[in-house]
Amino acid sequence: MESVFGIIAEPNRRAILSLLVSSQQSVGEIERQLRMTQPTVSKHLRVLREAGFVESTVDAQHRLYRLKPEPFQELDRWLAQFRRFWSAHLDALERHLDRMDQSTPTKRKTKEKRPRPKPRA
Amino acid sequence: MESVFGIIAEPNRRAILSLLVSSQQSVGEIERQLRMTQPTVSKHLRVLREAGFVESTVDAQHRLYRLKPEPFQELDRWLAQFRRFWSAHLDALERHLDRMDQSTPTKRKTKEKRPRPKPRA
DNA sequence: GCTAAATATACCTTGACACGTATATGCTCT
DNA sequence: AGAGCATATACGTGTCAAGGTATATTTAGC
Repeated sequence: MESVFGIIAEPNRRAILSLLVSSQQSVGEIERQLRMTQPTVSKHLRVLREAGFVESTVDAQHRLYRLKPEPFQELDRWLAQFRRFWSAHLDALERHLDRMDQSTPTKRKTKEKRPRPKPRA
Repeated sequence: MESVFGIIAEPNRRAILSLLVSSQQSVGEIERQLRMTQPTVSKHLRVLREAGFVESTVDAQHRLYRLKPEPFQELDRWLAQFRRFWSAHLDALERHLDRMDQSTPTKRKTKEKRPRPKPRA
């Protein structure tokens, strides 16, 4: 496995990661919400933990899992080299930034300054 | 396979995609630069093409492959839900935008307006 | 039309990995 | 200490995908 790309290739693992966005969860909670068997959840969590996607803390006999940022950064860095290729990339980025300022959507007048990639011949 | 995540899980495919960032390439050129056998290249290109990562045009008996944006957008959208988790995300985004205006680095005074995600407890 | 180059496909083998069932470990509470 | 819950691990099994070798297909140039 070893690569972050391989890790997120598995749909159940992506489901777990998405679930953990809202808040940290115990194994049992994940199991119930995602309708997976307990060993399946534990094994995926192990893979995710060893790859640095999640970390866990012990709460009595429960373990609470939560996201860690680094692998996502790595994915983002890889993706960065392709950003110039999606035509709407600036708009998407703007929309994304604006979504992140959930208040006062930034009026951005710099739009024209960013050259559109020319449609390749 | 079917999912974009599965597609990019394969290292040789990622190498091909990265190679195509610079410019479109023929199968033979890819083969030589990446030291893969020709059938391997062709098969990966087929997978990439069917997943929409690349498209090809015919140039005599050569086929020229180039990137297509959509799957990368999809990856980016998925990744977006995790952006709040990497601490330097705003700076990285800014740096990225600035890199993309390779001229006239946009002076962005909106920095304070974007709240840092609070470090989770 | 024939030959050679470029690319695609077929078939086979092999290895990785995801799942299920069973079991081990560890913690809590009485 | 013993019972019971939460989580982890072991083991066996099936599937799928990647690579290699061989071959088919297409095109150019003569």
